[in-house]
Amino acid sequence: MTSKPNARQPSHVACRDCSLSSLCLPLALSIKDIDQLDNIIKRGRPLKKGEHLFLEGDQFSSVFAVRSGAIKTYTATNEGEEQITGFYLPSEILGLSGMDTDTYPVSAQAMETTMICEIPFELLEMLSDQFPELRRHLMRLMSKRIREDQQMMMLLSKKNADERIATFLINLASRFRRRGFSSQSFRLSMSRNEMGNYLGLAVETVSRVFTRFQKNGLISAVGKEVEIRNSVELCALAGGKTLDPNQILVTSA
Amino acid sequence: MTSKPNARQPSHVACRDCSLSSLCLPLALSIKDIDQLDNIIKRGRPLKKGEHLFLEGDQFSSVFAVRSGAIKTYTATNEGEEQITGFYLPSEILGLSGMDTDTYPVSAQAMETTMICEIPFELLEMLSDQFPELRRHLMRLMSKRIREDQQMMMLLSKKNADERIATFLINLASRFRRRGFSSQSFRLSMSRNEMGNYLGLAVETVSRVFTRFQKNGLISAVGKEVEIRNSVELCALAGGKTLDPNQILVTSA
DNA sequence: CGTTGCGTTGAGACATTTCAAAATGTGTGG
DNA sequence: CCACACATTTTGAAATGTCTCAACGCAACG
Repeated sequence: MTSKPNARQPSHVACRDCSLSSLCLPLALSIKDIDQLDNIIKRGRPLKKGEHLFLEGDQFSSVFAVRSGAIKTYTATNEGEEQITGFYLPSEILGLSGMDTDTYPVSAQAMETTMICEIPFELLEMLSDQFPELRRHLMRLMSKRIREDQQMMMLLSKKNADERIATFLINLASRFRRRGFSSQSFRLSMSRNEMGNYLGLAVETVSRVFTRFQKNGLISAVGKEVEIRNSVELCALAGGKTLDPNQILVTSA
Repeated sequence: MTSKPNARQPSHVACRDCSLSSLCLPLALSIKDIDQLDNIIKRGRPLKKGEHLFLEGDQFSSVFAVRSGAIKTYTATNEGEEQITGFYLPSEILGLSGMDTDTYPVSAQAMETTMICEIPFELLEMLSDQFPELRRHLMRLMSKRIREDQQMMMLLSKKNADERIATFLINLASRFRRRGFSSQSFRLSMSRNEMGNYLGLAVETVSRVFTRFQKNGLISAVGKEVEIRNSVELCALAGGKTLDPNQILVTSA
């Protein structure tokens, strides 16, 4: 093991030395070009749990990459409640949905202590003009996001509570896996409330499904710690289409 | 009146002469550059109702602009039912969500006789390299789409049947309005079934809401013909956040 | 004139929400 | 380290909105 994904990283790590570079924006650039990206990236102090990265309505200026920790984005419903629109894990990019407006359409808040790389959009656009590959990567990111949102719409309009939560857990597992963490056992950074909010379910329903899943041996959960005990069943519940090939948890020898 | 938006257009209209150019891709280009876009655009024969523009899994090659008529996109759920992911009216662009994959993630089908402009993606990318404005416009399109999808997710997770249908009707009205059609009175190109499918409701529920809305004087509907009789109430039901400024139907003197 | 597709209407079933309360967890100041 | 306040999670019972199933009406069509 040359790198521990969960090790705390100093805030001044360069892109070229960042363990996430293969998952993050730099993947679009060749080694020597990465340094140019590196130069425009701002690395702020860590955000504490509950701190905001930006607020809905703030002047749009940057996109962000999560380095460690976790971020949620949310917007206010007509009745003033919060509606969570996404959870972001290390290496994931947020802020792109504000691109065509002058303000962010959502607020972004740290769910735990979180480190962030900030990329001023104007500079990113300039760099995009220079590197077609970076540009295409950005396009791909957005296109991927559109497809993911459509999966989410499918979940919200066709799936029942069990299927929603199974899908959510499998999705999280695969994202952890991709970053070198265990996909069998992990810690949720969001509360039951936030999970329910995101999935269009009442807190109580989330809780009930969790207990039911435990009774049926699908998972075991203590607080925010979750272990997937029967990934085959859980995937089946989630429905094949939500898994992409590298999400498949090893089931055969 | 110099142009009738609903007049049938010959299939060889150039972008520069198209009445939709101010809503469509060309808006990103200066007059003389439009001709370049024009050169790469393919204009096929009209699609008849039910014909497919592309199928889920087809090789991704082009994005499309609707010239007249209407298109729906859909994907298959795990159980093999169809899940409609969007409706496209004249001047709207579809196919962008396939950009980062080699195949289209959805199928696209004509809901009525429809004319299409096809833009080969490879050529569009080349043109993008040449015109930063076009590139930014494409980005904006995708970013807009992401925000719209998020509105949709909000609808699906927080709104009841009445609110969903009100939102849907107001949204359609505003889109018709933008293209110079009446926003008070229009013809739905989709069936009750398709509407319910899209909104995550059973057909019967759609039907019931329609009759209730008529009893309450919000709308009047005969088959697919809809007239909005109380746009204030309907907007209120839909919830302010789904309207952008130019969607506001005139209510004051 | 029967057939077919689509829309409407009614009655009962069902999943999830809502409301209420208890149980558990977490943080804070003494 | 304890005690207390407060937030989160869990559990139960009743309420509710939407779905499902079934029947019927209506228009288009061969």
